[in-house]
Amino acid sequence: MKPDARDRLIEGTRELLWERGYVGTSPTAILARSGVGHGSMYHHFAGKPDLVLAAEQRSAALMQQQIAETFAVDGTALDRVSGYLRRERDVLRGCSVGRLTADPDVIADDVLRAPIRETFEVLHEHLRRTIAEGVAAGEFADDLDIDEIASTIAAVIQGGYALSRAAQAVEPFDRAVRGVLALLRASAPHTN
Amino acid sequence: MKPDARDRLIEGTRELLWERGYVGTSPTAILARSGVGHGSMYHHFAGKPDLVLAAEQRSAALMQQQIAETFAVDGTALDRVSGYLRRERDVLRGCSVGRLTADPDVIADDVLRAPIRETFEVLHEHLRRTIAEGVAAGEFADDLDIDEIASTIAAVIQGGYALSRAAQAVEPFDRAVRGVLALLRASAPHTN
DNA sequence: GTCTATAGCCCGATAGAC
DNA sequence: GTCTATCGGGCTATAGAC
Repeated sequence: MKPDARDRLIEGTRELLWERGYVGTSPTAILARSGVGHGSMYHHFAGKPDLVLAAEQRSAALMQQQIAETFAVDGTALDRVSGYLRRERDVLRGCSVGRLTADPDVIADDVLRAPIRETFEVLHEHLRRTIAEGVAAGEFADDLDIDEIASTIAAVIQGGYALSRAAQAVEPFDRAVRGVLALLRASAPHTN
Repeated sequence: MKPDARDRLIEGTRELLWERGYVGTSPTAILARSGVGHGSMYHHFAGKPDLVLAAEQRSAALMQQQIAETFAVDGTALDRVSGYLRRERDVLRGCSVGRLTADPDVIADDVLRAPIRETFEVLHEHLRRTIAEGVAAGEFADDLDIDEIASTIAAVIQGGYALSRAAQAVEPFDRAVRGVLALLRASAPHTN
């Protein structure tokens, strides 16, 4: 089944938002990328913000599904956190959702900001629950604040992208991930 | 001494880059913000990229100076890392340098990317040296990779901004910072 | 549903007067 | 050095034919 024009428009907008953000994404560029005509776009969507919202919602849904799958595996809590941190990523491309936090027009609008906020909330909840399980299992120190560690881990990913894009190399991202995992392991209750 | 037009142009561009990035910053907006005329701008600068580079270099220099000052204090290594992580920040505004990593036109151009890359290199060097001192003093575990921990700390800051902007609240940033500090403390060699 | 034509405005830059 | 006038092109959107 060939994707229809509406679907191609959302996909093209998703890609452009990911690369260039809201101000950097023009309807003209969206049309060129999705191979759809001008009239078609304004038939399916009220305008740029409406199309952008649809694209954001798809990116957010895909990301939340990917997060859920990453945490829905067997193993220790550290295995699952490590699996999330080390899962395959196009590091230099960055995060399709987190990218939008740089955009003032998106952040200033509660509707356009909602998919981003919700995606980070979903991630936080998965991390929170997993870390709580790790503490209960004696994997992590029980005096750690679960919400703090969850925020730290989420920040390492988002910030790792920034460091790697600045360097145009994946090493800073990989180092940041290995560093936080080493700290998590080292903080484990000592059994001696 | 009243700042001259050249200086006001750089300052206006700096502010707009910080808020809106490269594509979101137009010469017209720069003129309005800096109170300088059109002809004056093209007298002092060859064009938008030239002016943007000058603004980036100022932001980078200010940031590098601030970093140097933050680490040039007395105390333990953990004190200095903590001082850097907890120094006063306009969290919802984000990082004037890190912001630009989202911009494809900046990242794709080695000249426009250089000030960002160098600023993160300077920060990494300060963190690296401080953590090495902490390991030598027995504050941190000696099996930690110094470069990894330095990248983790830098990533927590940059990613913390993203989380906080998504939530439009400072709490995620503050939690991420407290979390990584807790992990650093917990990883310290146990003396019992 | 999709097309072409067109609108009004802003973009980044140049020209030339003063 | 700074000004105003102007350029060609891209932006977001609407109109109306098919």
